[in-house]
Amino acid sequence: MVGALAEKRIVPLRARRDEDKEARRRELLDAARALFEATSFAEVKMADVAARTGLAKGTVFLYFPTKEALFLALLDDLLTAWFAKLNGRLAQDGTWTGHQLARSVAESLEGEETFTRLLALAQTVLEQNVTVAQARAFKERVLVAMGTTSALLQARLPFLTPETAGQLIRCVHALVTGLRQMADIAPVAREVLTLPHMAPLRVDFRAELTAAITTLLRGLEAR
Amino acid sequence: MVGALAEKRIVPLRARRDEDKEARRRELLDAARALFEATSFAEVKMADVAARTGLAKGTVFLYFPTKEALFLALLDDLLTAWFAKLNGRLAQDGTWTGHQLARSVAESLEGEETFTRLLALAQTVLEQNVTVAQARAFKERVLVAMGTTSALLQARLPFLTPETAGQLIRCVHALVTGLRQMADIAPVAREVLTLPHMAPLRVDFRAELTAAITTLLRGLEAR
DNA sequence: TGACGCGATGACCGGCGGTCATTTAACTCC
DNA sequence: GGAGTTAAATGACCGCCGGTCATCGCGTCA
Repeated sequence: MVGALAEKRIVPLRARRDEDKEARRRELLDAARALFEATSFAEVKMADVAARTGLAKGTVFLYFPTKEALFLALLDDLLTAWFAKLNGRLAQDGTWTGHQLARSVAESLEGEETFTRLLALAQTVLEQNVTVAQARAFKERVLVAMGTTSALLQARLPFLTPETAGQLIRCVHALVTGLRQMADIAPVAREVLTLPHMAPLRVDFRAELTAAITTLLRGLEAR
Repeated sequence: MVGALAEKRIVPLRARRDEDKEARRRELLDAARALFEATSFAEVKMADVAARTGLAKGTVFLYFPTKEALFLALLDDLLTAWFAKLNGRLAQDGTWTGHQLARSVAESLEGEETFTRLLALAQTVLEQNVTVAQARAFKERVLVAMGTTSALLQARLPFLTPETAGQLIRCVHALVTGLRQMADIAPVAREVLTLPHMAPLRVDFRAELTAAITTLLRGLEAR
């Protein structure tokens, strides 16, 4: 049994070097991600994460003290990656229209469903059973990324002030969280929403987000 | 033991009449609400809900098939009450400015923290472990209330069309959900956010919501 | 007052997050 | 290359909690 798995194994069975530990950590995060993408936070079992990497359940807890810590770490990675993508888009020269910006933000979230789903869980679930240190490290990273984004936004849209840029970012965060929850629904709810007369409750994440940000920016500009 | 509790008991020990059953159901919802207000969904144990009403744990499950069903029923009540309040406010004559409306919505949510906290859990948690029938009943009620609100909004703000009114409502829903999660944080996160430099991440629910809706409406009007 | 229906009970179950004594892979030193 | 050392991995085990159900006994009515 060890033999069969050992062949597929990239990381040595015992990760002793820091480099191998880091690789093992990544394996676990990848497994958690894949399982989460197929189901939901509640449905992902720590034992499944372990099984997917060919490790024992106890081993997962050597790398992450709690289930929430594992997923918060995953969110941390995804958030960093997404901010990098967004800030890359915003780093171009010139000024934009509000609608251009809204589309750019919405497009940058394309294919980031995992990220937005986890983001929606951040405050309600993930920050519940986690050390202060980890929660702080996460928020610290958010803060830095937000600062960069705020500066870039002000460069792209001249009518933004530091205050309105901050308001805009928080607002977009709230919209992403809220709209993701409305759009990404449980199987039970999906069945209900399929009914024709339920149309007003159905939400197209991307379209709705673009429209909302566009409207918000028009409102800020018209002030 | 039965004696001591029996004195306080309003509903007879055995609820045989429909009226008594309904009263017992209310007792359970009230208990769940009180416990949720003091802690969080995860921290409320079904055994606690039972204990608070002086009943056995098994009894709770005679009234609600799952924990999620109990809380979705609670949300159902709170949502109905809040829509009634909002629609009452909107039922006045005359046209309003966008900011007046925004303030009115935000004010109607004053003291409704329990409602908004539960609303934020609706799609992620509450609709997970619930029968299709209950999920449908809930959404059906949302639909009706939303229809009324949409009509009233269009009467108050002439620049709204049926489409933009619908968009606005969904957007406000997303904002309420998202902002509530950002503002109503876990103890761990609260400790982190107390740090001075974390100020940009702190959210004042009411202020932020009012500002966002005002801006949105200005954007819709300027179109 | 006896009997019966049904609401209440709480011991019990299964599953999951999390722990820890033990095992053993991997590295070191001679 | 073999003996010794370190610490990563293991998996049986624990406690807790949502949920079940055989049993009990209250309230009702003949």
